[in-house]
Amino acid sequence: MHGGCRAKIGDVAAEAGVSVTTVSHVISGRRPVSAATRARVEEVIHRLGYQADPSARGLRTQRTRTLGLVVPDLANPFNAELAVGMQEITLAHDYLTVVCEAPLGGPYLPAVLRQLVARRMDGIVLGRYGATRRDLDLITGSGTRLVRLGGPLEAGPGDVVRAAEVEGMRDLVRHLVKERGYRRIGFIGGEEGVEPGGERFQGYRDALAEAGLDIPDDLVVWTSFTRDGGRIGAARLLAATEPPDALVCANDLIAIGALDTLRERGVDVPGQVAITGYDNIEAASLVSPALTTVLNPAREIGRSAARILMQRLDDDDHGPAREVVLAHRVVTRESA
Amino acid sequence: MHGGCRAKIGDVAAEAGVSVTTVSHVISGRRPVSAATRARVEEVIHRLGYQADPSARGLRTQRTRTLGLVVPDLANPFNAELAVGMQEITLAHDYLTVVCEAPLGGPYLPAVLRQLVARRMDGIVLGRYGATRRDLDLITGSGTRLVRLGGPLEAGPGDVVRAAEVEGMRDLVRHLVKERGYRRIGFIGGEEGVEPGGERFQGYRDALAEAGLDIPDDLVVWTSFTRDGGRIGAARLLAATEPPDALVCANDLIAIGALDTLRERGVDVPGQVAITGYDNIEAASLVSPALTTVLNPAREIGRSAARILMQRLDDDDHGPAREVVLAHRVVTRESA
DNA sequence: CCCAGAACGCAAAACGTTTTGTAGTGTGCC
DNA sequence: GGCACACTACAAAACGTTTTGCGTTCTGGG
Repeated sequence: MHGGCRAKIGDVAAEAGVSVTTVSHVISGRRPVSAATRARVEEVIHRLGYQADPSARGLRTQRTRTLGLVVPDLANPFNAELAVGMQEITLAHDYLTVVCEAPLGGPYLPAVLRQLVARRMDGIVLGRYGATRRDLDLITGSGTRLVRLGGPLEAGPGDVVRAAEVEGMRDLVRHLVKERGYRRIGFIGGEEGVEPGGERFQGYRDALAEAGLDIPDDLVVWTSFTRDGGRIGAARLLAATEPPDALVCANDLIAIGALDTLRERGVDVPGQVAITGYDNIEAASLVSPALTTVLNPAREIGRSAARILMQRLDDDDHGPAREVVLAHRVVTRESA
Repeated sequence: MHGGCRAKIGDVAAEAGVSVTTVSHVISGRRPVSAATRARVEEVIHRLGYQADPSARGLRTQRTRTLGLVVPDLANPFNAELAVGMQEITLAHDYLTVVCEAPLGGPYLPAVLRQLVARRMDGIVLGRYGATRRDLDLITGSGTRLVRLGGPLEAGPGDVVRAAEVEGMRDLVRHLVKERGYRRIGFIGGEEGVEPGGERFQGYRDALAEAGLDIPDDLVVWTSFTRDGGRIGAARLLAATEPPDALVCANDLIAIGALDTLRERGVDVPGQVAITGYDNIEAASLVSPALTTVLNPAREIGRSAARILMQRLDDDDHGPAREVVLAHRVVTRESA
């Protein structure tokens, strides 16, 4: 059992008594081959365990059948899920996914992108970054396809795949109203005007409007997207003349901070006041009571991005940029 | 700014007024080139942004300069760190790392390995699996280099990089016994027979034996290396006729799960029952109480594995199998 | 001044595919 | 029975490198 014993297409052809062309056609299906010949060739391919050499194929076709994924932090489960989703789809279509971590804040991103472009990735999925126009052009400039995970479509080249923030929050608040029967629902936002706070607030308003509940001005506060922000926000809302029976927070950190305040004051969650977060960060399931929140459909985003890329590549599709928006999923735990 | 405008080695040669051979020699350094010529060629390479086409190079050299990493679960931060460590080293040496997830328990592993071998990886790092001999031969049979992350050296082909699991767990349990005075110490393992569960269990047994404590059969359970596994395992152990005063878990996820169960039942940690984990993943310091655990040098393991592989490849080294053992460190926090 | 040897650069082959133009073989219709 | 046409299979070129054998140009010593 020594190395270097890989069958070549010529070996297959010889063994099957046909030319290499025919073998290639059997594999690619680009020209018809008689059923008998096809069967014979396929049998030989299987018996010899033949697999085309990707370097040779790539050299000829100018395609590597490889997609790159660049994320700021692989230890973040959101990004890991992204990778798994992509891999799931690519492997099934005989593509490969290469995952690279390029930490935020540093010269890493351009270096990693250059590497991937040099490696002739067919397409690149760029994670949630504040990528500069220069970074993006580095990719598309060499003909590499691009999918961005967030940001407005018109902010740069390539397609966009993202989650539906407005709808996600709407569904969460709907859950509070319809399933759980809460009526006086407050909102703790992050810095006012910073996305995705605005979109999430809109989802909250939509759901209340839909349920015929009014939006109590004294139950909406804007603080910051941090645990401390949540502490302060919750304290402010509890001081309202008619206090809320549920607190919807713009993200999980805020919710965890709010939880701190309530625990400190001996308020029972969710008995007296319910709490919800957003993002489903790791800590959301670690705190007590575990946080009801909204999950970013990371795996599905990865799948979609891979599908878009492969479809554009296989169809040689250079049509206008597309945007895919995926539904969030409400994760019901103990806090609401 | 249209695609397909990548410089070829011929373009560089023409621009620099030399032959392609010379350019190649400048790049590889395989034959001396006069300083003047070298400087001129390098300038042109830089100016044109030339990067050799990996397919063409791979076809000629029969090397892809690509290493594969196969792990059972990318969402596990230990594995993510592994990947980051490999990437760190490989990128610096102009190698690429391809990370693949192949979940435990299913037909995934052979399929993923076949993919990677078909893609002509130069080397593969196989994460912590109960890989069969057949799986391993699938890799080495085609000349692909292998590094295993655990298991005895003689259990199969390839080199081994691992942390000192037995010693790590022994030191941790010693700490419980000697510093903290716990006597009835239970053990929650992952899937039985899957490493590094066995080694960790042995460290646990060694420490108990050394302290003259007996190993209570009814205080050892095997579940799975997940949070849910920990929840279930802890519930089982608490039901013992004489419950434990400490729970040693085979990894941090299990410990966090065990913590869930104890919190739910109002058991004070570490007052009534102490808990320990293993790996020191990010979450270990986020939970409350913060987890006493053992630091698994995941990133360093990834680095070592990549270094071994690249060294063997670059030196065409087929010498006897090597084993690299990396030191662990007990991290004392609140839970024990 | 000439020659040996070192230093350097070139042309051409090879790597394993895919793809295109073309030759060969049946088959059905007139 | 001959011809056109579809259907198949083949030979050869191309993809962009690396590498080897060889020719050329210097350099310094006799």
